[in-house]
Amino acid sequence: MNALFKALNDPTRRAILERLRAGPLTAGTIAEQFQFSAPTISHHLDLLRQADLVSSQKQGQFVLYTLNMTVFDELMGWLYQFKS
Amino acid sequence: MNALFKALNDPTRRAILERLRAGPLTAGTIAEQFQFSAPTISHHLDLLRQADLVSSQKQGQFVLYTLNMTVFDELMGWLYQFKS
DNA sequence: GTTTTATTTAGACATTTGTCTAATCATTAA
DNA sequence: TTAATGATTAGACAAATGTCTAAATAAAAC
Repeated sequence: MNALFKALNDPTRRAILERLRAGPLTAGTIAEQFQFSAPTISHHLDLLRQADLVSSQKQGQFVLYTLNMTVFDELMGWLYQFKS
Repeated sequence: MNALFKALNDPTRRAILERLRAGPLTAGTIAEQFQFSAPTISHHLDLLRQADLVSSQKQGQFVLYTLNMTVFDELMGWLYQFKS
């Protein structure tokens, strides 16, 4: 839960998640879409992975990042307790 | 949106929100339930107010904090885009 | 009217965070 | 096998964050 809120507490990381809605992307493709350096984006992706918001698979020299929807359910559940 | 995620990115602040589910509480009553100083809790309450997660009304020398549910809807909406 | 009680404000300080450049690792291409 | 490409790791650094104590503000009680 801590890692989840931490990961979401950054506009760049939230933007990355939104980009991944359309489907998996490589680290490089993601980095292209922002004005930050590749290492910076790599670090953001790492935090998203720690929160289990994304998963990564190595494909040759590329690394493909995929959105993991199940964590959103967890968050929805936490939010839901406030709706009653 | 930024203020919202920022406010949620702290276990103490999330715990405060959960305490407020049962109903409004004064700053002092909230502070009693944590091992932090009153000024620290006051600061957390300030961040929650900035995120519009709580509202505050002065009642004599007390300040009553109330959970504001509407912001949770906003968050739910943001999350929902990932569910399709 | 002075003192106590509830809360916030101010300022200090250590830790965490987001960013960068330089260096490393791993895979593909010449 | 050497060079190029994609990505991460390491380390540095400024800015933001969470905490504290001391001081200020405001209302209540004596």
